Amino acid sequence: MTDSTTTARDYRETLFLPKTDFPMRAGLPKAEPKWLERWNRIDLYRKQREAENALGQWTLHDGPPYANGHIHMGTALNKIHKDIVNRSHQMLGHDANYVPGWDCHGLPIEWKVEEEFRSKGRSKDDVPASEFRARCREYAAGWVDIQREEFKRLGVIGDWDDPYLTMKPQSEADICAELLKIARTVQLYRGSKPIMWSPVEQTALAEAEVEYADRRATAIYVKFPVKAYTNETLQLTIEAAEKVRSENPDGADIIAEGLNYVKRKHGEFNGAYVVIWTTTPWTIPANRAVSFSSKIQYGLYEVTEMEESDFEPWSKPGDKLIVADDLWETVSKSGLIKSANRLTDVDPKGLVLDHPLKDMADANGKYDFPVPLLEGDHVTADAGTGFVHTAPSHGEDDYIVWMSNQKKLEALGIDPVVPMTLDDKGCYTDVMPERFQGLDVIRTSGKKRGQDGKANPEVLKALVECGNLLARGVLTLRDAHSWRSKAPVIRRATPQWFISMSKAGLRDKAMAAIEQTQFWPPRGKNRLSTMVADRPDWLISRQRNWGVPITVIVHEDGRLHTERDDADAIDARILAAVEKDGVDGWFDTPVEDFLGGDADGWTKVTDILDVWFDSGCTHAFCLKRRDDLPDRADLYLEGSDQHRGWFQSSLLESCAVYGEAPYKGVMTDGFVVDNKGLKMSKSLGNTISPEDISKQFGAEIMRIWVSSSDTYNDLRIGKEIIQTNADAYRKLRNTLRYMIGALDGYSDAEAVDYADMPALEKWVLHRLSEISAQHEGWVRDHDHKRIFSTLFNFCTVDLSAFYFDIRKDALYCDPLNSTRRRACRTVMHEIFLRLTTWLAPVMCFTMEEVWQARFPSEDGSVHLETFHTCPEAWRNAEIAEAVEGVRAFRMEAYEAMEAMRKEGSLKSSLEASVRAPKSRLAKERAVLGLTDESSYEDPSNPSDVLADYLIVSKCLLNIDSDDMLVTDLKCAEDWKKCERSWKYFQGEGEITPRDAAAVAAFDQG
RNA sequence: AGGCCGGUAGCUCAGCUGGUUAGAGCGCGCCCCUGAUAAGGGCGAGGUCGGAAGUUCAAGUCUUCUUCGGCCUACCA
Repeated sequence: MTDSTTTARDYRETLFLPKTDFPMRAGLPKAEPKWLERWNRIDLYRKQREAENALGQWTLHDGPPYANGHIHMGTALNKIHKDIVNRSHQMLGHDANYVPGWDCHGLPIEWKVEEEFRSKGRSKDDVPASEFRARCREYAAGWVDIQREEFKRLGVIGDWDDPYLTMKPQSEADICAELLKIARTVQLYRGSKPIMWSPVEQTALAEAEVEYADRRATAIYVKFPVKAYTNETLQLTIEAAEKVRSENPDGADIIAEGLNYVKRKHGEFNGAYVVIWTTTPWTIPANRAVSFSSKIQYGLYEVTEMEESDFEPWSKPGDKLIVADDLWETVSKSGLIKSANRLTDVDPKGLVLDHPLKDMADANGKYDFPVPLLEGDHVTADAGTGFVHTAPSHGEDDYIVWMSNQKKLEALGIDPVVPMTLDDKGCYTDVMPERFQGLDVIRTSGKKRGQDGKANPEVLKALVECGNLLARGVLTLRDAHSWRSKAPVIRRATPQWFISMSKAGLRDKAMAAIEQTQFWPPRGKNRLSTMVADRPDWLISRQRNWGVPITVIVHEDGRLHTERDDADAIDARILAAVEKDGVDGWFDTPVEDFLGGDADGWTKVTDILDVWFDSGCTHAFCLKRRDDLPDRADLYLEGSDQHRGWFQSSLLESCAVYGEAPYKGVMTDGFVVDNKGLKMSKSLGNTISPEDISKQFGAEIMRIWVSSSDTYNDLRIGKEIIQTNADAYRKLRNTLRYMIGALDGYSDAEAVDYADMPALEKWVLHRLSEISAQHEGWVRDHDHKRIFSTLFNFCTVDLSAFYFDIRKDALYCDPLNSTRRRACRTVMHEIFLRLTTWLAPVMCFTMEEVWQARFPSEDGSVHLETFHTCPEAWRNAEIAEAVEGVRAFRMEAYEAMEAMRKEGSLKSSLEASVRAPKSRLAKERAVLGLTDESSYEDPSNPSDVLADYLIVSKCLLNIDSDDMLVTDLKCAEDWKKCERSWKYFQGEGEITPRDAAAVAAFDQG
């Protein structure tokens, strides 16, 4: 007992201040790994699987990153985003089992490994294929391990001990099995097509495997002589056409028109040339046609005068050239033609030309075929001559034009077969005249790798010999290059395997499946369906080593083993071999073993599958294979580039085999760009690595960045943005820390019933229930940005600046067991339960730290909680409205108080006495049960007065005017500052009656 | 070149079917507190909605054009 009359007591010790060891500063970079260790120790992933999970499975199926290189911001974003989505559904009550995976086959790894061997002095041809593949496997496994650790560091939870890999033998076997299922349908076929081919790597490339870069090219103008019909050939042509006409009534008109045209015009065009322009001279020997457009106006020009020049020009006065009128000027300039007369309009329809190399030395009649003019949509008058030299074996458009004009070709007696003019190395084959055979188009080795080979000069030379080169020049153009070797890519006809989009209605099935799928954002549906609607048949074969083989056995006569009666048994043997030894099981097993006899004329296909086919099968070898996953996923979530990639390959593969999409929903992320919105690149020096952020700020900051960003569009990141998120983190951390301190020693025993709570507490519970109601909807709609900003605003605006600020007085100064104080703690506990669980999917580390601070345990985790729902009774719109009314009133008062602070009179808000019109807050006070007294009716069990809401010492509604008046109680007579609560009061003693009651209770213990 | 998408205060985001002085938080400035203290509170200044034209009584919100940025695709004969 102290003598209170003589010495002033230090009341600080009688206060109930927040008490906690919870550090204000997080030290995330060091703390996070410790939480990861804990989760690993308690096997959190397993515990989540074994939890009640009343709502059943909800599955996000992981899209496999490529097992090569460190993760970057894009992969970090994607994995964190998936993790937030997964954790949210887990806490909703689902079993959200996340099985991560990797894409392990493919060219980039193969290339790295080739380089590796090369650096050891072993060329690719010296290394046995199985050794090579074994090294690829090792290489991929190495990166899987590295990336696994990098992903785990981000806080991503999943089955890291048993992820799926496209290169596991079981996966490889399942991929083969999928292919064999397709091979049993008409959907798999062999075709020949000009495809992107890299002579340097000697492989076909998918669109995704090329990049566009500048290339210096030799551009030439070539003259194609209009065929001078002899009476004899004309007669033969007419007879052939008449025959076709009688057999094909449909095309009769066209043929008749063409014939008439030829008859009428060939005299006029005698000695004339159709001029084409090309930047790939080496394709001239493969020329089979010239394309034109009926939308372009062509004219016949007769050269009258040539420019002076140092060398003998390739044209001379009297030459007659046919060119698009819009392009004549450029053409004539390039050809050093000074002037010319335009003789007449030309409709190229029906013209037939001679090959420009027909008369070269050693042609040996190989170019004696007629070169027809074919109409093509791809022809424009933007560049060149308005005519497009067409080599069906070396261009997509060329091929299409060629194939769609089969009847016309037949009519002209032309062999429609697409010639295979180049071999794997990009050298002319023996279908070419002898002088060209073996010449390379692109140098495939040495210092000049990627530059022009011997083909171009020889073609030029031959054209000059024939007098059919009009002009030549050099220009720079953007053209396809291999993404690995950076060498130019050519288009070359080769035999390939395709999956047909139409033969079994794959396109229709896929389009229907897209209709059944939900997309976030909705525009994804449009994007995917446009792509599927337009795409050509799926080219799935690659002439490489590191991949899943096309496990098909073909007969010389063209049959596939799947057509044999014993196909089931053969398939079983193939799959067993691959299951046992991986892809080597296919390559190393003799064909007889698979066929079980009758192997004559049968050979194994040695092509491998496009890696997109591999990853398109993840649903088969992961979802359908694993017992703990459903057959179809609820969600696929990848970068928006995967509309062209995994979303599509998965869709097509699944539709081809199962007739439905492997997913119910598809969500896309935007791309990570720098703070100015530009894409990150090494050359711009604006890259940021996830590792750097983890080390400097913590993965948690990256997670907050993800959840506060608009992931449907591009996400910016930069120093300032990271700092903003770090600030947000600190704010949240402190809010939680305050609650931990305020709840020190709290137990359910002190909880106050809802009915007995002050209105302010009921308001908080109302707010919780309001947020809670929206929260579940936002989780199901993956609207994490909204969740985060709502919770953040709730913390700063509602809690920190309002509720906590008001309740500090009650918390610190009210008698320990008074209702108001206990009600506040009860409510804080409810806030804590919800806030921590709502934030846990994003701030997985800190919410665990916060949770353990309040509920320490050896093996517990906030991540085993579900979201806490709110009783319906907490909804109280009336109180909500009343509190908002008081809040608005409070802001007015603060405005007035601020003016006094500026004058220098008022300091702390507790020094203020506020007086306002008596008409104000009538309804609010009634609803909230507030008096405008400045003292409590029952000091030992205080209930709110209006002044408490304003954190002032007095608030009286007694003025007749509209003014709001603030006076400074420091200067008021009779008023003194309570030594304990720092409130100003009138009356006896050095502390207010409420504080006296609290101290008395405190002293009693 | 084509397709799709985006450009709202310094930053991150809200702004539904067009309709009062365009909102929030952060940051910033000034101030208060010193019993959440490498914390907490208050007040305030910042956008005319990338630009232009148009439709309308009325546009950030519709149309067209344009510019910048992103993803994808094609072409480059």
